[in-house]
Amino acid sequence: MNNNTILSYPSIVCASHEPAESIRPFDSSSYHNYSSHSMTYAEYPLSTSKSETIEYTCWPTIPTHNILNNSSHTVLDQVSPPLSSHPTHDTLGSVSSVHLLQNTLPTTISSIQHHQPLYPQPSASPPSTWIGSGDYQALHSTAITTPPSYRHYSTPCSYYHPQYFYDQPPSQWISPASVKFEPSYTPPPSYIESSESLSHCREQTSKEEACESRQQSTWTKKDISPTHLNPVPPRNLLNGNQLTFRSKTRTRDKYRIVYTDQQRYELENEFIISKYISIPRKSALSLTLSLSERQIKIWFQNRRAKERKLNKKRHGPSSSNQLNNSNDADSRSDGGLESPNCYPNYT
DNA sequence: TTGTGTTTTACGACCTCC
DNA sequence: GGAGGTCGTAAAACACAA
Repeated sequence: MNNNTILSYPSIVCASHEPAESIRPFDSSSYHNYSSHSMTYAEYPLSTSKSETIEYTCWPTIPTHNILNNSSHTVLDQVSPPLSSHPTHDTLGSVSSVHLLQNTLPTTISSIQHHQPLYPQPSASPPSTWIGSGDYQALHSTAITTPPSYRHYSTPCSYYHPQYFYDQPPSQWISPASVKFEPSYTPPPSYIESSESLSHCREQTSKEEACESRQQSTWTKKDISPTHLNPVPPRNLLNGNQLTFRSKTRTRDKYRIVYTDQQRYELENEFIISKYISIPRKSALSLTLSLSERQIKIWFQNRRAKERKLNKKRHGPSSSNQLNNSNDADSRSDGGLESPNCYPNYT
């Protein structure tokens, strides 16, 4: 791997609902895997796993950017906001101005402060198909090397701190430098897919989703390598080629796919906003992330399970109901452990 | 390089709700 | 009956130690 040219989407780590002060500064100058940082997950006294380490280090406690709030690609729910007094994606949508900046400068990442451009783009030809035609972009410019072994959940990333999503980059950011792209670099494809693709998604029924999911299951890791940065899996590659693997609904070729950092980032953002995704939000995310609604539903289910598991580890098995203690805006939804029935508009 | 442990997708079973 | 919930689990993907 060409280590002076690789750009990557922000690392996706587990969402934390810790108080803001729990976000710890990260002092390593390395962008390599967590073992090469000055402080590894094992060194965090409260951490019991890699993912927990990330929770303490870098995940924002309030919703920051969310693709569905992008002004140039507004996806509006047609339902009233939940009655919860806490902000949710719906309630935040109308007021949130948090989004990434438009930038015509070369996009780079600070290897010191772990700022990664959300959607890095070559300075020469920003892809016009990006959502908002460039509304997403790096917040600042620095030199970058992305380690070949870096893993999404293990990269401490202050980039996720809310301040890095606001309109003014922190003054402490280091001076810009040019970024180099591999010749093979491919800009992220548009979130707004072709009409054909979108109509396909819209027409999906729940049963059809399974079919789509199976088709996506043939998407191999090669397709989403960091070099390619392609968050949109190819579709319809194996029509009718579903084979019995272990269960009837898994392909022989691929047991599961790996979501791109971009997809995971958006899903995590949505999860921070609400542990239970509404149907309109699910539909919107399905379109924007090129995932089936079933995949998004299952992702949220798995994410809630992960949250419960982490909270169990952290607080003990008997404290699974103490998750409302966190004081962030989302604590009402309680790590996914509050019944979705509390949301009148859930369905 | 290999073995091991962890995390991530995806599913089935079973449940509740409408 | 269909939706989505949790729970448990399989297997791929991944990190890391030896």
